[in-house]
Amino acid sequence: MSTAKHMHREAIGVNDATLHYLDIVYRLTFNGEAANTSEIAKRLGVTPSGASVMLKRLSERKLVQLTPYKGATLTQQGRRIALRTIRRHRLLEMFLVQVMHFAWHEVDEHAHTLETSINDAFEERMDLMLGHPTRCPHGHLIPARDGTLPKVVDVPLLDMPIGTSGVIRCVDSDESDLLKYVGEQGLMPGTQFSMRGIAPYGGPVMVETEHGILSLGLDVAGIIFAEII
Amino acid sequence: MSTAKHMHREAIGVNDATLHYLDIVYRLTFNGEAANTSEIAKRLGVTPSGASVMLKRLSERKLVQLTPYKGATLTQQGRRIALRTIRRHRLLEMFLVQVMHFAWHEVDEHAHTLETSINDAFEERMDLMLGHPTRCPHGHLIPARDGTLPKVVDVPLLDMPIGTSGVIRCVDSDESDLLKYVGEQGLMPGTQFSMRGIAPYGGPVMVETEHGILSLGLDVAGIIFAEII
DNA sequence: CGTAACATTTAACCTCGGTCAAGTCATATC
DNA sequence: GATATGACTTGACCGAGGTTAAATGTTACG
Repeated sequence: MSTAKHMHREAIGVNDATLHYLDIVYRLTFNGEAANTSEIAKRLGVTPSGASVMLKRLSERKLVQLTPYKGATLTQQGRRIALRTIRRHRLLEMFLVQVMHFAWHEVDEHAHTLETSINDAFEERMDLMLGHPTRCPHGHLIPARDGTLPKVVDVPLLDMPIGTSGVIRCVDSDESDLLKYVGEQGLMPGTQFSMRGIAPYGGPVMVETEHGILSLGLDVAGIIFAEII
Repeated sequence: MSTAKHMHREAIGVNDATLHYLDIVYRLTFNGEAANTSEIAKRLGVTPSGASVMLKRLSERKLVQLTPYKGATLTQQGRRIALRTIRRHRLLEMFLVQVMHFAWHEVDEHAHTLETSINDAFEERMDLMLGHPTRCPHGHLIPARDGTLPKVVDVPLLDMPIGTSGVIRCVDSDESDLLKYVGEQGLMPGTQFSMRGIAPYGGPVMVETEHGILSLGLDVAGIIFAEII
């Protein structure tokens, strides 16, 4: 495939595979820890040996910082590229939902295959059509063109004191089924709610929305982040 | 790249390169003649030797019918796949123009890189949003999902008798600059005109539209096809 | 502390879609 | 009808991104 029209990629000679590796490493290192090989491999649907070799190549190209047997983090350069891909991914998700009316649980996989194919003009056009959105349909932040992220701190639902009210800002999962379920409960970015209680021993989390009181399993509650109001 | 979500591709295990070869072969054999290796190579930006090897592989996979030293045509199977890709290409062009407001001379290259990345759902959604269009922005016919093409015969502008009137139906070029120029003259599908004359010895073609009389070089006139009214 | 269990890397190999150089075929010309 | 010319194919090779099997590092645990 020609890369001549993909400025973002052409500038550094990056291809699909590289972009997907950087993307995964970015997400796995978001918490500050190095990403381990097997996890990367698993997410890419590749054997650990394959991932190991590829990571070594990426480290030779100064896109990741690799400590053998320990894990990988992104270099400055790698992070720049990853953020650009993530920007495209999230703009695409937004586009697929807002413009093409796909459901929010369908768009991740779609966006994934498209994120390495679109070019600068397409990216900018989406951004424009969507009014420069700052979050994707699930509430993840959309990096700016220059790789900067808005400074926002969403608080985990599970950390919210009982009695407080909030607005859902992010539902952090890429499992389509889970997202579908959560959406069906009316829990999406923008939904207002108040925290009613958390039962001990993995018991359900009780949350009140305009539709009534919901009791959520920890797996569900754990992916929800909110802004306290 | 995973192909699990690309039913059209997955069904037969086809990848980007294959799709692009079939696409080109389809276009080069549209006139009934076999496509020759060097032309295919040129259009794909590849050496003739590379194309030769690839064509052999495609013929082993029964996607093209290859007569060594003579040329290639598509098999039934190959044509089916090619038409599907072309459907996506033309729907994408339409989408890029109608929904994303790109100019008609910008969309071919865009559509080309996207045509192998989108999946069935995306294809169908575009089709729906666009109201099941039968032609792309340049007027080429959009094959149906099953590979059938509307039966329409556009007459070459150059074959139109002097004095006849018509509506432009297709501007058949993939050269961005040329399309841009033609568009600036107001000559696009839908434009009404009447034929004024063709000067001999490669002289210009005179055509009258609502904006006045235009004189067109043969290169320009040669890519215009119309319906006589 | 030695070792079992597991994660990671390396080695040898594969396929795909290319390249270049050399050889082969088809044809136009004299 | 021999031959020059250009199109086409073949052969040897390459790089990317994989695979499996074997080797090696790390860690937990009795």
